[in-house]
Amino acid sequence: MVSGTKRLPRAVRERQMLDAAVTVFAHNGFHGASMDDIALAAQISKPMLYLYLGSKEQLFAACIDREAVRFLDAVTSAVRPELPPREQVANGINSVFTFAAAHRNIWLVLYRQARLLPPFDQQATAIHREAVGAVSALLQRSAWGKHPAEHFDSLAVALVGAGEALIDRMLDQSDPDPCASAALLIDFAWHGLGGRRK
Amino acid sequence: MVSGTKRLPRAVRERQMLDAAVTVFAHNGFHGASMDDIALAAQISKPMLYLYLGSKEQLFAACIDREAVRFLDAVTSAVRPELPPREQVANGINSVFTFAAAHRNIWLVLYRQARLLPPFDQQATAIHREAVGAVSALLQRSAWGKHPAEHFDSLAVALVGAGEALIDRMLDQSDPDPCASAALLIDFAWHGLGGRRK
Amino acid sequence: MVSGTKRLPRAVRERQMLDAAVTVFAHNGFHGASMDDIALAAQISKPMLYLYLGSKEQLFAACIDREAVRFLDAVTSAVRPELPPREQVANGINSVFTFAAAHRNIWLVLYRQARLLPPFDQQATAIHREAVGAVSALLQRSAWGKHPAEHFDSLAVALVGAGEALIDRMLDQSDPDPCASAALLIDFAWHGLGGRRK
Amino acid sequence: MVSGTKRLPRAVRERQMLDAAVTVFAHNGFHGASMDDIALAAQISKPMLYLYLGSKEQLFAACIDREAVRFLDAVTSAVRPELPPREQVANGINSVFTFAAAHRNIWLVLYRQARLLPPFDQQATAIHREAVGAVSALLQRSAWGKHPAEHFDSLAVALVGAGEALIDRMLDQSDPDPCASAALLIDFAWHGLGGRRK
DNA sequence: AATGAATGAGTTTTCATTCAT
DNA sequence: AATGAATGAAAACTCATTCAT
Repeated sequence: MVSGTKRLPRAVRERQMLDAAVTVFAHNGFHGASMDDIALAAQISKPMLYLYLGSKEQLFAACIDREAVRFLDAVTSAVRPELPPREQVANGINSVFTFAAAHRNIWLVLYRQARLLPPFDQQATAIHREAVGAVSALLQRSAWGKHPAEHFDSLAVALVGAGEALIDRMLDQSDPDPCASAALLIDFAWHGLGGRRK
Repeated sequence: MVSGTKRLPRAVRERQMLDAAVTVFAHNGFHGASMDDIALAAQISKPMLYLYLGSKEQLFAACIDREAVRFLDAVTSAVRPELPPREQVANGINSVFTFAAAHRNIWLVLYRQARLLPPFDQQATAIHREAVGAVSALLQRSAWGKHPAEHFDSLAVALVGAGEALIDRMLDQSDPDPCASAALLIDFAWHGLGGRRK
Repeated sequence: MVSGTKRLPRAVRERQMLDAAVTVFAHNGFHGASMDDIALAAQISKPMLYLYLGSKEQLFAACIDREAVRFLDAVTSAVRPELPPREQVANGINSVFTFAAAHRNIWLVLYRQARLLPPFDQQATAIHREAVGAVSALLQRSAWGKHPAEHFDSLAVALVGAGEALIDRMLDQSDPDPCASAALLIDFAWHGLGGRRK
Repeated sequence: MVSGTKRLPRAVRERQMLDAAVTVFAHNGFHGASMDDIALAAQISKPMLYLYLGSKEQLFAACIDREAVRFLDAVTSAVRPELPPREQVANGINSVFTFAAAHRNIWLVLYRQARLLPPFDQQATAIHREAVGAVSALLQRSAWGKHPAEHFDSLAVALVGAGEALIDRMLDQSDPDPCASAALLIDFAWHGLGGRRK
């Protein structure tokens, strides 16, 4: 490689690496992905990976951090606090489904990889908890009946779990339809298994 | 091996090995668990593991097989088909929560490990699908409104996902209360986020 | 195995084991053959193999010893010392080809396995040398021209080598014809590449 | 590694590795040689062996490939096609004996190891067949009598076998004399056991 | 006489990681 | 800024061999 070596500013190289890492981690899982794979996908040499990101674990953590921000941004910007709580919930659900469909790899890394790997589950679970907490607060403010705050936490957990399951199924389909899936969850949330009375 | 040399019949040793493997896999994950770890936990030597179980992948598969049967038995025997559908759903939910609380490691292996590992996900997902299918059929027969069959599949996915999330949270607590968690899911299922009107 | 355990006299069992060992060694080679394979083929348990034959190396040595005797017997009995040297050579060649065709496994073990394995090559080479020596003596007595004894050793080596190569080729054929192969070697021996003048 | 840490270009290191591998394989055989042994002999670490050569089997195959080329080059360049067939045969025989004496390890790997190991025998036998075929063609063109082509194949097999046996014996001697051994084979080839009339 | 149960010691192989340039 | 060269450490797996019955 006599002259083809491109000297790029650090920020650009780092983005390259993280992009490649997310793709490879999403496809092969944390253990299935080797640093060689990632360096290859990022079109740089392994020492660069280490120089910039430190270690495989730190690299994975960096992926989580970067993508968690993207994810939370997407959701946060969709949920307009001036709207009534019910609409906020609906908007949030919609945005999550839309994000997962648009950024499959990120979703897989955040929710399928990170949540299970002992060094990272806390990091990932923290994000998850944040989401659940926000949902819980919304539910509480929407004031369907009187319950202790704890109750709304549980509901939020259940709602988020249902959402994750529906997203998983959606991502297995060849032509995901986030709106339809989200609508179903919203309906389920409002009315339970009985669904909307017509 | 100082003095505790015991010659046990194959069936007994095999059970020991599977017990140890489930425990170690539940704690460290498939990749994080080494055959040395498992052999140590089972109090036998590595060659015995290979002689009896074949390979690390076969060992993991054997764990899934054995525990899936236990799990499905527990649920199946709780759901009495002569009861009305709603009670069947309630009983099923209760039994799943009770099983997960009583057999934490099995739950972790079946639902947290196996579902994600490409060689095993099919095996684990098959069980999962079976469960979802059964729930879907029950929901359909309980005749809450008129919908296409497909709709009940989606509801079943959501319900099972909500259950899994609640179980995960339950298992993180120091003193899990399966009945309370199950009751919450049942209530959620019947009425949605609004819960039971009091 | 409650009653099917057959108690056989030592000599019989030992023959079983050696038969099985020769077969397995011929098929898989020394390193490719495991004691499990051999015990299985001999229909006895591994400890019996060790009790009777000592170790894998001793077992292989025992195979060589037994089959070398068979082989040398076959050749020796074919070479009648009262015949003229040329006929003795012809008879010897014929008997070797016939033996190799009739006892493929033995030939493979003696000439393809043993000759190469450092612990055994001496044992096998000793037999080989014995054969070469006998041939050399015959050639010398047949008095084609005057040469030092050493010269006849070389000729014997060459003749035996040619024979081995022809036997190898013969054994690769589906329908070996020892007589034809032997005739060719005899002709080659008498006349060189020119063959018999017609 | 105390201080002799040298960074060598890949081609050089690869040559080192193959050199070491040929030596170790020649001494211990394929199964008797461990990758540790070879790495030690090559003065590099095991991962380098795997990085550059892939696996033990690929390493062995690489040895065969490299040395087969050397061997065939040596013989091919010695056999001048413009000479009369008899001289070509003589030159070829001479060059083979000379090569074997000069490169004992290569000969041992090509002719004593590779020819017997089921994964490699085809590769080695292909070379062997090529040699036999060339000899056969030469013999046929040298017009010693009229015979079917098949007959010359057999003669070539016998001649090559005789050569191999003489080389084996030569290599066992402390002071190999390739010319003398080759001369003997040539004489044997021309005249058979009777040798040259004086 | 005979065997199921058991293992120590080794093998090949793979990775995350670093050095020297 | 960038990389080819290099490795320590550990993993999965196998096998000849022996013990306890």
